[in-house]
Amino acid sequence: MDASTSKSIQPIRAVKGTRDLLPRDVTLWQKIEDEVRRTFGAYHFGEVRTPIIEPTALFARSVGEDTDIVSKEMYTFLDRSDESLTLRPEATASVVRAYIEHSLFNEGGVRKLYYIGPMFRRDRPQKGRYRQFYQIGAEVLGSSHPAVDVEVLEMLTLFLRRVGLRDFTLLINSVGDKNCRPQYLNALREALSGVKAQMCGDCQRRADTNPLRVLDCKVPADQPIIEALPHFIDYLDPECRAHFESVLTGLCAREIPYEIKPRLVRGLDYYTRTTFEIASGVLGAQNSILGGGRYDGLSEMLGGPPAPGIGFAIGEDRLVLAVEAAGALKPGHPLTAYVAWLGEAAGAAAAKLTRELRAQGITVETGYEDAKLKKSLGNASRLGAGFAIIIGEGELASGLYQVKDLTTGRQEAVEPARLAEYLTRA
RNA sequence: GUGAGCGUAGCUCAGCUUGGUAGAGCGCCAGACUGUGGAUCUGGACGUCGCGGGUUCGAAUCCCGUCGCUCACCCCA
Repeated sequence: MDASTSKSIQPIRAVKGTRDLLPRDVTLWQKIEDEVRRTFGAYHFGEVRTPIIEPTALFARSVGEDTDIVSKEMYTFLDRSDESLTLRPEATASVVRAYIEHSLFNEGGVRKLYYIGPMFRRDRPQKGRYRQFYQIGAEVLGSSHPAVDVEVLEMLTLFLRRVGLRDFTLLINSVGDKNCRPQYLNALREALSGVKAQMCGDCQRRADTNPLRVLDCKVPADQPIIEALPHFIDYLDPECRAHFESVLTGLCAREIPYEIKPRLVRGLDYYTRTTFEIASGVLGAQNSILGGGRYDGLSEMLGGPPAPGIGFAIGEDRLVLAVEAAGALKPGHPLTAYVAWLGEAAGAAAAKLTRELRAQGITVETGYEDAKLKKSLGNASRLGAGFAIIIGEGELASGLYQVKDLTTGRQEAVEPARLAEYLTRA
């Protein structure tokens, strides 16, 4: 307790919906991100880092003016030069903007890009939902071939298994394209006009504003009505249908389990054809850990050349919750060794040893002041050290340091020159 | 934006119904044990009881307001 803490000044707290990730949390985040780099890298995706602030128009044009994200959840402000800027609520628009801005389409072939970073939406916070949240996403631009969809989903399922998730279901659907979607929407509106009066208040509103969202309603009483509404896959034009079937065939060939969910819809306007989602049961109401899909017209919407694309975004905060619940990815000893010393002469030797071990990349801690051995070993134990190295008068005289394995309790004398090897073998 | 629950020690919480000197466990510090941790025992430090106002001789407890957190709706990652 800091006795100097002022009682009269109110401490400043983190902004609502934002949070501090402390070292004990971050170790897990880093392991997940290491796995992203390993797995996505193996599929030849390159990392991009785009700005967190973007022109507001970028999201209005891509995500859609009438979506909840754009109409009521963005952090938008006027810059000092009266330019409207927005803290990015998602990153696909930024990646496509960068793809166009740097003419990456001129380099031939498809471009595979991924990103990890914070996004901002002014929702009401709850479990798995924050105003500053993190997404891990990947995009493939430059091909509309269904094999791309399949490869993306293959990479995704491999990644999830590698971070320890086992029980998850890939939900997949097709939402058609600009040719067949209007016909489906007409059919849906027509069907809704006859039944919406019997539905919940939210559905009556959605039936007019965004009929696709009616399909996502969770009110039990509405389910029989929703079951009877037309399915998008029955309205796909021949090209979209062939694409969808090809994707499903590819998934089967790779033994990737999936479930067709005709009612799967996405909240962003740019999606076309393949859409998908993976949910986890441990997350509470916000159970979707990732979502994504194809967005073949997006580049043109942003003033670029035709560049069909597909991508996904994983909610990293939610993934961390799911990985924790799965109990995988246990970190090892964050601290390899603690150097315990007795007396000033040993202190000098300890400082030298500590410096040398650290220079070799071994994580080592030591005490700043002379302390009883009991206290030093207690510190070592509390800090989770794998080993304690004991240096006192006897060790200085013999030239051999006592090394105690704190897991087994076994102890032996080791030459200082051999210590680095001794600590890192295993 | 709407609703509900909860704010008491560093952490997890009890105490509130029926107002009467702020508690427990864990953690932390020290000692028992003057060079051997995790166990045990003993002792110790740390609290504007979220904040403001009201009722009362007296409020953690009752009332009003307010802020914060959490969960849910909504929406989405």
